[in-house]
Amino acid sequence: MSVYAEVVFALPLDQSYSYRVPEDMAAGLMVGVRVLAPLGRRCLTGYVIKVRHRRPVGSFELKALQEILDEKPVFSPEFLKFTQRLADWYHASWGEVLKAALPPSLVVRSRIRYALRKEALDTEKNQARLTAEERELLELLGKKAYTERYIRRRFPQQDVPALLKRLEKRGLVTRQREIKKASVGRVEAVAPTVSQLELDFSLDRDALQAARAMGSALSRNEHRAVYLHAAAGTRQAIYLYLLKQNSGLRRRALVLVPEIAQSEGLRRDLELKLGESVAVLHSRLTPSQRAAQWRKLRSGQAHVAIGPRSALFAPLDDLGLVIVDEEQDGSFFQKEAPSFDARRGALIRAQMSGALLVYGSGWPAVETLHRAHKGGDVVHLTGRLQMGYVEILDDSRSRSLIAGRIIERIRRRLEFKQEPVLVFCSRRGYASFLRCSRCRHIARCPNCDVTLPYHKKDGRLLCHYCGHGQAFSPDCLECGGRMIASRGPGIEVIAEELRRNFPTRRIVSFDPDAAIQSTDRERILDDFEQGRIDILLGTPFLAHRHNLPPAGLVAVFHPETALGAPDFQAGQRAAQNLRQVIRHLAHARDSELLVQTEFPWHHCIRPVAFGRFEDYYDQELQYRRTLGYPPFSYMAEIVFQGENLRSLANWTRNFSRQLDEAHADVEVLGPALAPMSRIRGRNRVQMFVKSARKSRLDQALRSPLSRVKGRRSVHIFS
DNA sequence: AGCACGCCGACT
DNA sequence: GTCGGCGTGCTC
Repeated sequence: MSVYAEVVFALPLDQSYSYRVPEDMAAGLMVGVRVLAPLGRRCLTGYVIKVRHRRPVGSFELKALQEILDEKPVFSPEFLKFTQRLADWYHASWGEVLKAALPPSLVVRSRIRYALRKEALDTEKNQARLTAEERELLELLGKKAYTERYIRRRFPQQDVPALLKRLEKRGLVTRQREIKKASVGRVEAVAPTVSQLELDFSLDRDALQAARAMGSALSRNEHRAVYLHAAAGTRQAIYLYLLKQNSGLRRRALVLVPEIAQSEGLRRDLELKLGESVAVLHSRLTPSQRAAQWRKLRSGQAHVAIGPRSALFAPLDDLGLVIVDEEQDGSFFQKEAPSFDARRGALIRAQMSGALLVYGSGWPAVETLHRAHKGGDVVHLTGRLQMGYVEILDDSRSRSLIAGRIIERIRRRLEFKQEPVLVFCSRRGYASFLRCSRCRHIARCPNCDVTLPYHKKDGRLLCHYCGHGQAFSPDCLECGGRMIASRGPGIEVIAEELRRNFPTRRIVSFDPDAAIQSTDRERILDDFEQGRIDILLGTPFLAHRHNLPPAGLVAVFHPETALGAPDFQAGQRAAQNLRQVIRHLAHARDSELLVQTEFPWHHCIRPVAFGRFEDYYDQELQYRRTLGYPPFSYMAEIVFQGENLRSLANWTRNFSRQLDEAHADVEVLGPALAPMSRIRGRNRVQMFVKSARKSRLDQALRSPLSRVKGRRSVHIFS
């Protein structure tokens, strides 16, 4: 009997393709295996999503599969279904999602080498017609076949692709395809082992009660979502309780944590207490270690996976528990294709396998908490935190760059308490831009639509988007007037000011721009802990370090920087950045938090500084409701990118028209130039489509997205 | 995404 | 007159 395979590819196509399966391969064909299949003129890795025994209908000619790459499926049927749902939800390509779900070492890489056809060269009468560079290239290829990349490096002056194409057309050069196959390795089934360790819990009464309530949902085997609003220690204890119970029920668990290692503690604790049964995934793993962890999960040897966003794709079936810790963290959202939000992904996965989903945070994202209030359960275990002294200083009232009050308090701290202090400033560099004092000309990046921040330390203007750098010139390039740093003081100015005020103190700047080694960074943190540094200064980059020792005094400059971004999450981001910084304040009665800002009354600053979550939450939610942003709507952001502004305009116009023709009841904004209308020399035009209902949004987008071409990206916010 | 096909400008 | 630019369309 003949067999047919339905295959998807990691291309921006929302379509599958059918293939004939040669008889000798038919026995090895299974749903979930990777295959090599011809598509157009190419031969690509595809993923088998269906096996058929009848010829699919359609007026196309079937090609034959070239090769089956796996002996056993790399994706289970359950997992395939999940990835399909996720791809649908985000209007992403299923194949791209599947590719993202595999450890990189399992992604088949094929490579093309160019070889000389000697016989053609010998018989070719046009040998005389060869140009010097053609002759040179052929000479190189005479030795051995090389990849285009290599040739390009050898001949940096030439247009190598064109040269190769020409020679290929004349039959002097051929392509050779070389496939680097990576094997999945052995996938043997092992029964999950239940941890023998007795876990110790430091849960108080309320926490224990909450944990028990959640635990009872576990044993009922049906999906439920809970928001756990609690401090890190409480959350961790509850997670361990639930993980243990889940293991006892012989079901598997997934724990998602932020990209940046704030949850190092949780990770280590899990490894320690659950031992071999945990697969730990993080960015420091080598490709082979990553593959080993993946195999451990796929084989059933490990039944708990912990890791960042990408761990959403841990190959686990029969999930009983899914945890998303530090749920508010922005790193759960993936911007690059396939764009998705791992928090939503976790919900979809938990729903599909009837698992308990726990979102946990000490400072929840408003959209997630609001949805939990509406549909799920919320557990607030936010006890009274020891808050010390908090003062917010109005930037506009201060004549100097650093308010006198801050200098005074730092001095007192250093002198009387002899304690080191922490200072944060969210702007990098010296000034966010330079302006000519005479003609008002502002220095801008030639590739991107942004002003160029001035980095005084290295005397350069640096673009934070494309890396463009240019030497600082004190004279205006337009009129010769004097360029001045008029606004937006960055960390370098703050450092300068502090050094002026405290000339004898040891002041160290922890700066991502300073190209210091990671060992030096560790040394700085160590010095700070040992009291060898008086004032440690840093950007959010420093605030993200989990091993930064707390300080009795924390000063924060300009936490409003993120507020300037023209997007609906700007406020929340500013609040979270400030929150991140405050975490490093020691919990003590005599601790001091000093915030200098241009917006002392903003709801994303004042209540945050005072730790009043409810006040912040109510106002932020109110703003979202009034303007119809998530969580009160589902919003798609479509960005078209291209060098040519004319064809860009064409695509967006077509897209707009298609949206109209879809006759869906949605709100459409744009097309308009994106806030940063040019990045790395590429123009950007964007549109927003909003609807209170996801199904409406999907209906409106489906056909326009599939029919309008052009380089575009889609992000869905909810 | 690639890759081919198809229609308008500067060259053998 | 051709070579080649990239705008448009397709891949089982």
